[in-house]
Amino acid sequence: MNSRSHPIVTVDIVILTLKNGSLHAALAKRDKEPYAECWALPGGWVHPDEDQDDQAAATRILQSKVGLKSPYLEQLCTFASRSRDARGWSVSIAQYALVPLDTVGQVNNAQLKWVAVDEIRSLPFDHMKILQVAVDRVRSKTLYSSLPVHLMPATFTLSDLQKVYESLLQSSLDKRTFRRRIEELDVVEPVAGLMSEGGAHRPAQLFRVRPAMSKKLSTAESNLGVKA
Amino acid sequence: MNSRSHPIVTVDIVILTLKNGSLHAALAKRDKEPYAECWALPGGWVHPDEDQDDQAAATRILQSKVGLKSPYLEQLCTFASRSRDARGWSVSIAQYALVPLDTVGQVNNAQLKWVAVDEIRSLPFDHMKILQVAVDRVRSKTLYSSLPVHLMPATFTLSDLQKVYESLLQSSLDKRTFRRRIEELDVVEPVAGLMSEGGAHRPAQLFRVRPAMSKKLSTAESNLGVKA
DNA sequence: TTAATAGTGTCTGTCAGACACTATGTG
DNA sequence: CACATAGTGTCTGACAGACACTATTAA
Repeated sequence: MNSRSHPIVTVDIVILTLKNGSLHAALAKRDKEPYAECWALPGGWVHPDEDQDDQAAATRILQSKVGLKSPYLEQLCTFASRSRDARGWSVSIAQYALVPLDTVGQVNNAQLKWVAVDEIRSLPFDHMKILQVAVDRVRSKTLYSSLPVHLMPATFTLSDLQKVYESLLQSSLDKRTFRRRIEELDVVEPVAGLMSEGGAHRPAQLFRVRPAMSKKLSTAESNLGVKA
Repeated sequence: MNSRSHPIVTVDIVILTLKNGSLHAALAKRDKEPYAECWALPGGWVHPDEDQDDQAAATRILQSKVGLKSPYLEQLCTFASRSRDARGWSVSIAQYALVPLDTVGQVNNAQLKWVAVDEIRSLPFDHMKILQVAVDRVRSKTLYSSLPVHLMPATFTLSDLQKVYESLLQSSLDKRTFRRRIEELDVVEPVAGLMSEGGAHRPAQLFRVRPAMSKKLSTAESNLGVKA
C-alpha cells in the first residue's frame, strides 16, 4: 500500500462576513506550491496526528491561519477528484464559517484579505466552485432560517438584523413580516438596555442570540417577508 | 511523506427503495476485515487509478457490488475522523441512491439484502449514523421537492406517487393539494395510455418523469398537502 | 416643534387544506 | 345497477405582504 493509493485529504474553508452591506470572503496568500503567492481559500491538509475529525482540522486552520476562534462552522460539501489538484487525486472537505461583523477588524494581516464575493473573479484549484456553493447555500438558508444571526455582533437591534438579511437576499423585506418570523424562530432574546448613539430617533431594543442557539440553527416553514 | 499522513478514503452508499410501503436500505455482506461477514452499507475504497471523482467511485461500487446502473445518486455528507475506523484516520464520502420499486427484484443475491430502515438496529463503523442522516435527508426533501419520483417505476399514476409520498412522510396527504403541487413542480408528464388491471374502477392516467428531470430535482416554495 | 427610526394594529388577497361532487371503469 | 377509484370545483380559515399609525428619542 503506497501513498499513491491514498488520496490527499484537505480542508478548505469559506469564511464569510458582511462588510459595508455586502458579503465578503476571506482569502489567504498561499505560501507553498502550487499557486504559491496566490490568493486562495484558507485551507490545509488534515493532520491525522493532531486532528480528531474534519471539523477539528477546520478549527485548527481557522485558529492558526486566520486567528479566529470558534465561529459558526458547518460542513458544506466534499470535492473529490483526480483533476482538481495537479499533485494527484485529492479530497477537499469544504466547510463554511460565518464571522460576526465586529470580529473582522481584529483579523487582518499581510497573509489575509477580505474581498467582496461578487468581485472575486478567479481562484486556484476549484475554489471558485467551492465559494459559489457556499454563497448559494448561505443565501438559500437565509430564506427560511436563522443562519444570519451568526453574522451579528454580540448585541444588535432587529433593524440591524433585517439589514443583514436584506443584504444577503439582495431584496427589501417587510418590517412587520420580518419581525413576525424572527419571533417565531425564537433564536434571539431581548437584552436589558437600549441603543441610542445613532442620533435623533427613538432608541431600539437590543437583542442577542439565545445562548443555546449559538451553534444551532432554527428553520421556519415558510418565507420571510420578501416583497413582491 | 508516508502513507500514515494520508487518511484512508472510502465511499459508502445508502441505497434506498420502497418495499411494501416502507423504506428499505440495501445492506451488503462484508468480505474483508474488519467486520468480515457482517452486514454493512455497500461501500469501498476510492480507486485513484480508476475513478475520476467520488461520484464515479460510487457508480463503480453500485455497479460491481450491487449490480445497479445509474440510479439517482447524490452526495450526502462526509464522515471523517480518527476514530470511525480502527485502521486509522479515515474519510467516508457518503452518498445516497434512490432505486425504483421494480428494480429491486432484479437485485438480489447472497451478498445483498434489503432491510426496512426502521428495523435496522446496528451497523458496523458509523454506518448507523450515515443511514440516519440519509433517511432524514430523504424524508425532509420529500416535504418540498420532487425527490421521491426517483423511487417510481417507468410509469405510474398520481395515486401511486401520492402513496409513495405518504409512506415517506408517514402521514396522509390531501389529494387536491398533492396534485396541485406535483403539477407546479412540473417534473412528471402524462403518457398516452391508461391503467386498468387494478379492477372495478375508473382507469388512471399514467405519468413518467420528464426526461430532462431524471437526474435533477425540483423544489417547491411551500409544503405539500400535509393534513393537520 | 421637526426629524428620524422603533415598534404595533389591522386590512386584504392568496392559497393550503378540506371535502363534496362528477367521471369512468368493472362486474 | 352498485362499487371503487380517478379527477375536479369550490369554500374557508389562516397568514404573508402591505401599509398606516403610534411611540420615543435628539436637536
